[in-house]
Amino acid sequence: MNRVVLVGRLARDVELRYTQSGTAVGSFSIAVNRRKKVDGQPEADFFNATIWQKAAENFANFTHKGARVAIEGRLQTSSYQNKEGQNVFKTEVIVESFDLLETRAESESYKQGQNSNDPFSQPANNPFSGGNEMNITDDDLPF
Amino acid sequence: MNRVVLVGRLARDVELRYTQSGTAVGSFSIAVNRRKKVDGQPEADFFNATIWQKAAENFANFTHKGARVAIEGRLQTSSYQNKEGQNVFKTEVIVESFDLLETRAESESYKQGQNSNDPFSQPANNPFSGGNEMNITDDDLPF
Amino acid sequence: MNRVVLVGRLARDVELRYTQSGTAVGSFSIAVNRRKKVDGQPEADFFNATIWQKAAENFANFTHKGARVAIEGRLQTSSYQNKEGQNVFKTEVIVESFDLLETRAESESYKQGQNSNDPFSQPANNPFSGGNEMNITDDDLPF
Amino acid sequence: MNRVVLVGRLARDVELRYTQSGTAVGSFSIAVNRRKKVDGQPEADFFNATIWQKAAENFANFTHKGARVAIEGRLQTSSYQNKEGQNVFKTEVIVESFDLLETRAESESYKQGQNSNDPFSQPANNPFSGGNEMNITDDDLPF
DNA sequence: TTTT
DNA sequence: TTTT
Repeated sequence: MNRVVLVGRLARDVELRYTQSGTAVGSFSIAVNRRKKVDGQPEADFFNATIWQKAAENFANFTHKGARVAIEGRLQTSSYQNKEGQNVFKTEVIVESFDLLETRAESESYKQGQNSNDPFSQPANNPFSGGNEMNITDDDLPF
Repeated sequence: MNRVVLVGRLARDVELRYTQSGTAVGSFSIAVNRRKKVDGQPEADFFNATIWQKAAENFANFTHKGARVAIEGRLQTSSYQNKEGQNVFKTEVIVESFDLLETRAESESYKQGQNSNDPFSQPANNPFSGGNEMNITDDDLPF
Repeated sequence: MNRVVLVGRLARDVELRYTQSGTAVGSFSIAVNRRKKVDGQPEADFFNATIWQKAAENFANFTHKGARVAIEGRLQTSSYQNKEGQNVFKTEVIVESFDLLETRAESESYKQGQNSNDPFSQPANNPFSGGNEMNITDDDLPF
Repeated sequence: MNRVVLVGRLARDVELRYTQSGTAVGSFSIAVNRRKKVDGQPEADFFNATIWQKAAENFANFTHKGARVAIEGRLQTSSYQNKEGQNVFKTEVIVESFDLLETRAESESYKQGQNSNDPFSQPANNPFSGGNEMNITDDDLPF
């Protein structure tokens, strides 16, 4: 049993790449605010996450830096060699389903900010907004 | 181990009551959208939830029907006799922490709708907005 | 977002049935102990759960009343008419993955108790023991 | 919202230390088996976890390398400088409640192995066994 | 290396 | 209607 649920905001846009065999992989970082301290300024934890396949493309398309999302999946550790040849361990979330938590109004105002010289831009027709989940069938994931 | 996380919208305003000993109890219903069917209209599950103590008062104050929230807690079953004298079982979520997922803009526009004949109404100074969690210490809960 | 994780013991054996179209459906009840009260006797909550397809058959085969399991899935509500014609609401867990938490020793001693007049009975070769998860691809579930 | 649930086995004994102000801190590593590959050998992810206060002492006392446990809590990141002066990021689980999943038989046989030359050793009277949860009130945690 |  |  290995389950994680996070609700937060994207610390940057999703980075979408493709494996040699053509599988989509999205990488992103999510900022999750800690419980507010009475005295203190808001603090956040930042977590790395990976999303695969069609879901990766959907997530990348309907999301942006700063957008609020809920993600669900499992924790995974891996190690790699850094440039100094040392073993570095990393922990990340493998996303299995997500929820976009932006209202249409928010997304549109974001798009206008991004794209303000195009008065004809239309809001994306986002099938995942409104709290509907997008699910990943991960039996055919490459790991 | 008994853990539940739900993200959805309040199906109605929180009902706030007090026990004989003065403990606050909030009752509410949360609508959680199911994963969207390709062909179908959005469908939701509705769950009953209970929140206790100071958190109940905060939750009731900074929330309203339709507001998007994330809640976390544990499942609990109980049974009672209905008017026909039959045993009825119910399952509910005992909320241990929550996250308000409304932007300030949304809350304000909601308040204006509610209260449109008061041009001087001020937006509530909501310490739980922005994704900061409110936590309940449940060692002293009455159950 | 709709996620539940429970660790407990089966309150009874899994009831395995098949839909008209041949899909396996398992129904069971899981007892989850509440946090121990300093003064009190152990108390439990009992939850109904449903598991589908091949996973239902595996779960039914490698599990028994009293066996400790971890289950993970989502909450679902539905309503039906009882014999008196009243609407009854029920909440259950739709299981998406599980973990068997019995050691081999426990399962074997259970089987011996069940089957004590068969000196040749062999322990089942259980691919899900040892904390390995069985996952359900639920895109093709009938709901 | 930041929630993690893991079920696995302790990769080593809990390391119990005390802060300058006398607060107990337990550090441990938990091995969580991945979903079994049809063809493959069992593989696990290893996660670092921290537990605080009285719960840390209880956890350390009633647990041992190899013991099966369920833990629940939140993810936390931090960074520190390594000897080479580089920033290293780490992710760990801050445990908020746990469940011991060893049967009494297992714990006793473990103790006998550890302590086989003491014929008078008694099984620990473990208030957390049997799936009863130990909870941490974390409002007074030092972070 | 970070979000509102 | 319930498990150890």
